[in-house]
Amino acid sequence: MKLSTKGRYAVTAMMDLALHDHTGPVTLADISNCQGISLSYLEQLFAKLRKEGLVEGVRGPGGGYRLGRPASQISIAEIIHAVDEAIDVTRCLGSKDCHGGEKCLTHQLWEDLSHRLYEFLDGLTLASFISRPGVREVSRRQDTTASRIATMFPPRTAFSAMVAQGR
Amino acid sequence: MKLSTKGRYAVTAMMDLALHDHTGPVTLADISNCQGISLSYLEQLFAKLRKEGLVEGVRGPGGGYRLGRPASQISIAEIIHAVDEAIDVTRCLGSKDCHGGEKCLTHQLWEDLSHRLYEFLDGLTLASFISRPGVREVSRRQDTTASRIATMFPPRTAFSAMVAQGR
DNA sequence: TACCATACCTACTAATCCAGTAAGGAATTA
DNA sequence: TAATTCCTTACTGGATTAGTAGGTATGGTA
Repeated sequence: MKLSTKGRYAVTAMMDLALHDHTGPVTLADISNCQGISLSYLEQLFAKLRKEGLVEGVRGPGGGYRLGRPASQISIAEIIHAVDEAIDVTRCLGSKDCHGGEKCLTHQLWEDLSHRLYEFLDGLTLASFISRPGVREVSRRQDTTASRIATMFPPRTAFSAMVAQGR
Repeated sequence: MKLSTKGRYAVTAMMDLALHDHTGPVTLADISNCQGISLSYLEQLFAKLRKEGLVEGVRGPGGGYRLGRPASQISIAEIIHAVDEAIDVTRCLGSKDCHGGEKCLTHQLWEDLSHRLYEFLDGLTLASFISRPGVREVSRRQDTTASRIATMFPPRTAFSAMVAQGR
């Protein structure tokens, strides 16, 4: 279990998808604009997320990405694991005899910790974050604003592009 | 809260110190040999740990490092925080208006997660790992072996040096 | 006292990873 | 057909990791 900026990008992007799950696919350009992450970098991250089935892409105009499963069935651990490949486990097993067991001991303690951490993050789902009080309200407000403008400029993207340009 | 190999090194090294807390200081050379981490790299890590008061150094022959506080008062979060400086928080506050609040929202959700993670790791102390069943036994066995040889070759270091050389 | 083991400090370096750039192809809708 | 979007690959500057090297300071021991 590793945790870096990369993992944060992936998690926040997934939260974005979860927030707009009922409004249809979200484009990477949107996320790129909204969260200030480069588009191509996002594409690389989403390639990994897609490989794990966490998201699914919809091509063509009006397309984008949506969650591969309900938000309640996607854990934070899965997301981080998909993009931040695991820390290399100590190469204790097999090589040498671990200097009389001591290395094995601390190694074992680390695995213990690592396991507890994973279980903790695996217990946290996307849904558990967006269902917090206050979140839905903000999200809904944004969606209604977007959909109001969307009736004039069909896809959600048009609105986001305007926002991105500061209009 | 960031988590990388660096943090793992620091945590396992601290576990090592905790395991031998009652046997006196542990030298970095010992840890280096036992866990396969370069000596100078360990020195850099321990400089940071010392700055935070997590360890204290004892100079001269027979010296080494020992815990700066009881193992029950040192949390995993503190150790990781000491060596793996925090991930840069999104520079959302102040700059621009966060594109209509959306960036602020996912940012806020991330902070929420980050906070929960920190609290989790802050609740885990070194003591909570070394007090697990089975750990003390192995540790004690190693210590008695060490001290038996130590009566012939005074400081603990002599034994470690032999082990390191594969004798 | 001289010597040695250890912490402690600073500067340098090779390798790796992060984050982004660039360029294009493939699928879908209008 | 044209526009939009996903999807893929290759390249790149910079940061970080992990290690090297070379010292100084301090304390125990012969």
